[in-house]
Amino acid sequence: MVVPVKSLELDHETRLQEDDHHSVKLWLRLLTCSSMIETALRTALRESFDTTLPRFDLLAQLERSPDGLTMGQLSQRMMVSGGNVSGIASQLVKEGLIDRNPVPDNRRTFIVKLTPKGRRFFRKMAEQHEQWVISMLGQLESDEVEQLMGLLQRVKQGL
Amino acid sequence: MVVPVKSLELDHETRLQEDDHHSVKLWLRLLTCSSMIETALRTALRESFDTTLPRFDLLAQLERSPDGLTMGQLSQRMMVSGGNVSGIASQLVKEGLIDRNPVPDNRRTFIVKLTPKGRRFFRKMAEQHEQWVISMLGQLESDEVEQLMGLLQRVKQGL
DNA sequence: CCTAAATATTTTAAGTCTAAAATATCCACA
DNA sequence: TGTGGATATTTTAGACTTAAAATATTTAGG
Repeated sequence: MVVPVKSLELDHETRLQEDDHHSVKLWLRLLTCSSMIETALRTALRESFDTTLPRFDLLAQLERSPDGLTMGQLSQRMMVSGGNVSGIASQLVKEGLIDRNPVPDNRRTFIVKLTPKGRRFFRKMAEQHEQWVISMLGQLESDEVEQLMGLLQRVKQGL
Repeated sequence: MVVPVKSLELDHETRLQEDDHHSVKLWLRLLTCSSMIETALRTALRESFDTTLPRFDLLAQLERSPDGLTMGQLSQRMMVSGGNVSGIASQLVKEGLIDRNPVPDNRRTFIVKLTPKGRRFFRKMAEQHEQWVISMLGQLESDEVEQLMGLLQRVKQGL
């Protein structure tokens, strides 16, 4: 059985040759998919809401945690460095979308929460965001989604 | 084989809501997997070869194109902006790993190629790189890899 | 109590990335 | 032959990112 020709396809996988290991192929295809989706979402967020993906991501994490999160928890959940979260959070505080308050029983930590303004802003974006994701992934049948979720879970477990 | 939706659904909107949720979940799982792999590879490249992922990626694209690539082709294949490639290429030229030469019949374009030094350096890294990827994805059975490749291809086609 | 190690966060330096503007060149066509 | 639009690349400004250093606080052991 023959793989169809993909003569115009230009992405990470373009450089592959016969002898490359299947694992590398899989990694490059995974990377291509997530890069493409990420690029599309970044563009859409900028054009529709004049904001960025990391800002959206930070707000999204907070939306799911009404009691707020510490900087460290945010860093873990966003899977980026603490220093990075620090900078993004500072901007969002300045814009009035979140607040960052000290915790009485541990003066090293700060709890970050959405402000009402931040929550309103996020919810408006989230609705659109979901539509964008559906427009990119909604073509998959639900059993395909299920399979993919399972296989990616297997990948995740092995990491 | 695939039933095209919801003959048993009681409520259309409820079902849609669930489907929507699934697309976002799938996207987040995809992102988690590729972020984790990317982070691990970045760390390994830095520790073992004192280099970065974008530098490695640029060299990798050139390795498979012995005749070289234009800046524009590199930009497409690396899936990053032209300005970005410009900067990374400048560094690699300075380090003697690639060269960037004008083309006689079109003075706007440059052809970028690996130098012998660049090729040696890349090959040393590539061997390790493959092992790292295998250590992360090699736990999957070959039929799982095949399925995953197919499903990700479906994702890619829909983008 | 003291102090060293651990923890939580911010700051810093350097690299990466994008979008948009600036350059330079090519091409179509009148 | 000009000339305007398209193409290829670089530059620029600003945001993101990381690793590592710095700061501040807590915790554990002697």
